[in-house]
Amino acid sequence: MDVRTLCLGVLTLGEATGYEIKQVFEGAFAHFHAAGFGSIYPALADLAAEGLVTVTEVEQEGRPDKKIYRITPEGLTRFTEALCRTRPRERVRSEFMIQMFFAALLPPARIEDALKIKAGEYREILADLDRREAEAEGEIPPGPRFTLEFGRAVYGAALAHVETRGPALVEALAATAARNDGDPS
Amino acid sequence: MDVRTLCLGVLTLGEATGYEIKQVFEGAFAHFHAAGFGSIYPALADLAAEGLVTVTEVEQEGRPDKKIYRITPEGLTRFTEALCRTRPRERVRSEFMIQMFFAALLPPARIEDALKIKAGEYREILADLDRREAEAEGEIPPGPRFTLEFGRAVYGAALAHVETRGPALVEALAATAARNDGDPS
DNA sequence: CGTTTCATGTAAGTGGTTACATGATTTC
DNA sequence: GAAATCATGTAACCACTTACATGAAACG
Repeated sequence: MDVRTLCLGVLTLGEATGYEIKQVFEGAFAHFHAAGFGSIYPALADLAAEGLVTVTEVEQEGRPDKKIYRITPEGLTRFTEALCRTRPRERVRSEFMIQMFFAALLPPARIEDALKIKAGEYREILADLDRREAEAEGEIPPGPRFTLEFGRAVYGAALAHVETRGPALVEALAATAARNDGDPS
Repeated sequence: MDVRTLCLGVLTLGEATGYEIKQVFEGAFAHFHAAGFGSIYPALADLAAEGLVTVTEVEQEGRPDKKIYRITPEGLTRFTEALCRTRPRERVRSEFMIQMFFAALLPPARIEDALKIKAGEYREILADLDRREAEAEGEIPPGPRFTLEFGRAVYGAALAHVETRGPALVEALAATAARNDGDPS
C-alpha cells in the first residue's frame, strides 16, 4: 500500500495537516510503515486533485499557511476498498540481521557493540510504546490497540533474543578468531 | 544495503549462480531481505564489470549457459567495508498491521479471516525455520544461527500475539458493529 | 497434462529517499 | 547560542518491482 492511500487512511481518523500526518507515521505507524515529507506532501496534493480530500488553508503568522485536509465520502469509500483489496504482506529489510548473518567477517568487538546498541534501541521502542499506551489511558480503539500490543510482543521478543543469545554469538566469534590466530594452518 | 552489495555478501559463502543466489534470498535471508531476479541479474553484471566478482560460463544441454560467480579479494574487501560502514537500520512495511489498525472500517468476519490466514503463514514460516535447522544438523555457523533463531523468536511472538489477542479484537469489533446496528442514533 | 525446477536476462514503470529551499518561534 | 518545533514544498535520483521473453526436463 502506497503513502498516498495511507494518508487517506490517516485522514479517516480526523482532519489533519501534512505535518500532523507525518507525526502519525512517526508515532502509531512507526513500527509498520515509515514515510517522509517528500512522499506525504505530493500524495496530499494528488488526493486533493482527485477530490478524495478537501483542503482548507489557514493563514498563520511567521509560518507558511497551514493546510488542513479532510477526507471526502468518496475518499472514505476508496480507502475502505483499498484496505479490503490489499493482501496483507509483510516485508522486512534489516541491515542489523545482515550484519549478524555475516558477523564472522567483522571483529567480535564490533558485533558486541552492535548488539548493545540494538538492545538499547529496542528498549527505547518498547518504552515509547508503553508511554503511548499510558498517555492514552484506555482510549485506544481495538485496531490501534492490537497493533500497539503486537509491536510490544515482537520488539519484546527481539530484545530478549539479543540479550540472551547475543553473548553466545560474541563468544563463538571470539573463539573462532582466537583459533585462527593461534593455529594459522 | 542494496541488492548489489548483498549479492557480493552471498558470494563470500562460496561460488554461486544468479539462480542460486536467489535461493539464498528465499531461504536464509527470507525474513530480513527479499530480492527478485530483476535486481539480482543486473547486480551481478555490475559486480563483474567492476571486477568485484569473476564469471565462469558453463555450457548446458537444453538450458541457458550457467554463469558461476566467484568473489575476488577486492570484492571481499569491499563487502567487509560496506558491512562495517552500514548502520543497522530495520524497516518494516506491513499491510497486515495497516489492516489491523483500520480494522473498524472492515467487517469483523473479514478481520477474523485475515487473522486466521496470518496465523497460518506464521506457522509455515516457523516450520520452515525449524526444517532448515534440522536439515543442517549443527553445521550452522554462529552468525546465520543467530539470525535463524531471531526469526523464530520474533515470528513465535507474532503468532502468539495473533492467537491470543486476535479473538479479543474480533469480539470488540463485533460488539461495536452490533451497537451501531441496534442503536443507530 | 500441469506445475515446479533450472537458467538467463531486459525494459518500463513506480514509488520513495534525499537533499535542497525557507523561516519564525520556542525551548534548553 | 543551538536545537527542536511548526510548516510547506520541489526535484533529482535511485533502487526495486513487475511483466515480458524463452525453453527443456523432471515430477506428480
